[in-house]
Amino acid sequence: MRGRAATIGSVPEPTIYDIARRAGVGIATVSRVLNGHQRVTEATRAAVQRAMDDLGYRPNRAARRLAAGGPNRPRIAALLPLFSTDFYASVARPIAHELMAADMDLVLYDVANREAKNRLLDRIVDERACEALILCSMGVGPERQQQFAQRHIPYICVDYQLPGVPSVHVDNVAGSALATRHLREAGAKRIALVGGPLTAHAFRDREQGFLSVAGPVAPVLRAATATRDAARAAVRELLHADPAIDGLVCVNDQLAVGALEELAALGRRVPDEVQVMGFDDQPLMDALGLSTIRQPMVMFGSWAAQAIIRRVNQPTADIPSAELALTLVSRRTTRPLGKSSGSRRKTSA
Amino acid sequence: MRGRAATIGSVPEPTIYDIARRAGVGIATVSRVLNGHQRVTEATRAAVQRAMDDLGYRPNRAARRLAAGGPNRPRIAALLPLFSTDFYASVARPIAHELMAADMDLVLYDVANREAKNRLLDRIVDERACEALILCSMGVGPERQQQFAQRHIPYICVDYQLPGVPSVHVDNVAGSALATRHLREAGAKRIALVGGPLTAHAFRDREQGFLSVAGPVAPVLRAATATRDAARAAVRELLHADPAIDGLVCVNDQLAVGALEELAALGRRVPDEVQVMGFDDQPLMDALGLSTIRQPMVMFGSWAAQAIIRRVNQPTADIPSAELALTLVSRRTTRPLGKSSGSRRKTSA
DNA sequence: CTGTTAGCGCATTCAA
DNA sequence: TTGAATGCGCTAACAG
Repeated sequence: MRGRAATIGSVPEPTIYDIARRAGVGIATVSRVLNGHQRVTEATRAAVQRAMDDLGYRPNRAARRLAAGGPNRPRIAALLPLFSTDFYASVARPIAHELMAADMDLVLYDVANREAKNRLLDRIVDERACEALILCSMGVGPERQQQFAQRHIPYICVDYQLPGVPSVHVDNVAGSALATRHLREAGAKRIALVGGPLTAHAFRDREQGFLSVAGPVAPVLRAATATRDAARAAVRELLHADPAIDGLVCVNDQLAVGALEELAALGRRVPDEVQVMGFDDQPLMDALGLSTIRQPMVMFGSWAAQAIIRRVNQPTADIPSAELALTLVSRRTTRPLGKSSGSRRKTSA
Repeated sequence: MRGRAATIGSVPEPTIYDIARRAGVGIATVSRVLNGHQRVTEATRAAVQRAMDDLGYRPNRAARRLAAGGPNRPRIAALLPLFSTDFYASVARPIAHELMAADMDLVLYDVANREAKNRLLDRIVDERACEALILCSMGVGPERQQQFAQRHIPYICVDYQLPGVPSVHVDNVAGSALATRHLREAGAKRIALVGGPLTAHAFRDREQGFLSVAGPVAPVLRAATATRDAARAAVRELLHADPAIDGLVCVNDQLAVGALEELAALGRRVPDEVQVMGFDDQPLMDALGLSTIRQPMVMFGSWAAQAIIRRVNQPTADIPSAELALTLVSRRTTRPLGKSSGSRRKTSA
């Protein structure tokens, strides 16, 4: 049952009819002052203005647009943990640019957790707030998918695989395995994982990739949150429990930075005593000299933009999912390999 | 009888009337399939669906919302060079959070330059796309202000002073002077400025602040863009022209990072041979050990959110502008002061 | 300068 | 299950 859902029990929002009545004028006049037309006497103008102030009038945007006959530009909503890591800013940028070029509106929603995601999606669906959806690093359950289908809302996933849903993603398992192998090849004997909350699918995969090469009993400690401080605590605990650890695989760059800080505080030299690998290659990691696994962030965004554009323009089109390549970037937190192999290689995944 | 959209010249967008006619059903039925109601025969449902596909039908969002009577949530547009520097992500975050808590919609627009800004503002004003505006690090001319006033669109400025417009800002001149003075006190004899494009008001002010303490003939070189590469080029040129330079004031952190890179490439040790100051204290600068001037990014965002909320809820309210304090953060790119003074001080501005 | 009127495109009764 | 009719709140002719 819908209706005036927003104003349950409370006073209905005033309309121009209310304003007109209160100011003793016609609705057209109200509309005129609302739009700043010049042909209005200052007196009546003031009267209308007062009426609006008194009643706390706020124009209804939907009605204005409908009446004015403005363009019905497609609106794309993108849900992502925008403020959690620079990674997301990097994928959001190409999305924003390409969508703007395609004359579509992009609305960025920062989603910090599953609960926030569901609240937001409920609202978006209920209010038909967008024509299409980009889900970044997150999935949706079957009931939600059904809801989207029923409402004819096309959607795609970025950095997340969902069966039957067009998506761009990487092989996190392989990437993490690559990182671990690199550490081993660089001479690390005892390698530990600085993991993250398993609510993040990527973290889970990377943990698995790590275990696949470091062995099932390799030390693993999951930071409580994907923050530098949590990483510091994890590393401290890890090294306290096993001082022989000489290699750290971190499930993302942010954690790696925290690890580096803690290592410095502990007086462990990097990479001589302990080597560190990150994951993402987010901005500034080169300046920090962090060895890491580079994610194709710009391509993520580009792909998402192109896919959603096609999806909106021809709803029946089939969009094949894509798996992008991960790149190993070796910098100063790992020892150079003895061999003559270059400093960058790609997964053959 | 309802008719065609008022689009002049181009083909009018099909409406449910067109769909209904083509599918040989009533508009109510079209509406039903559109909203996924269950009480529709699969046959008619398919017919409608086909008609929609054939005509490339796209529902009009404004009409849906108007008819459905959904909430008329205030929409706040924020214009900022979101993707130029991490600085902006840091101010956007509190804005997003507080506006969401206030049940307002935030639409983030990335604006790269003046032209993009004006295009966007034209559209926003023309389409009445928002109830209020947050302008970040940018101003607007008198004609634009008049336009806003006429349309009753409240707006505020962040990181920018505009006479008569509520704003939060800092004293960039004083901040830069502080940075320069710090370098001098730390022993730098010959200090140069790595400036940025003067299209950015903040850069201009910081340049002025630098000159006010370094003297009017101190070396100044403006990077072509506020990027690390441009900074590298500038620093190279600066040191080539005057190898005696032992202090670099950069107008923002990003440039400082570039400067640091170039210094490393040049084999100049920091801070022993050359000391460097940044500006912003954007994320990760602590990890890099950059000495810098910290901007109150979170407070910028908070202030903006609170101000715009008040402005929307009571349009006649007076919002006083605020000047926030800048903090000097001394880290590893400057030499510790001989005295016992702490590592952080505030401007007394 | 101002009021009256007629839609904008859609969701939703209410009959059929 | 479906169609005809009504109105959402506002803008824009068109009269006065």
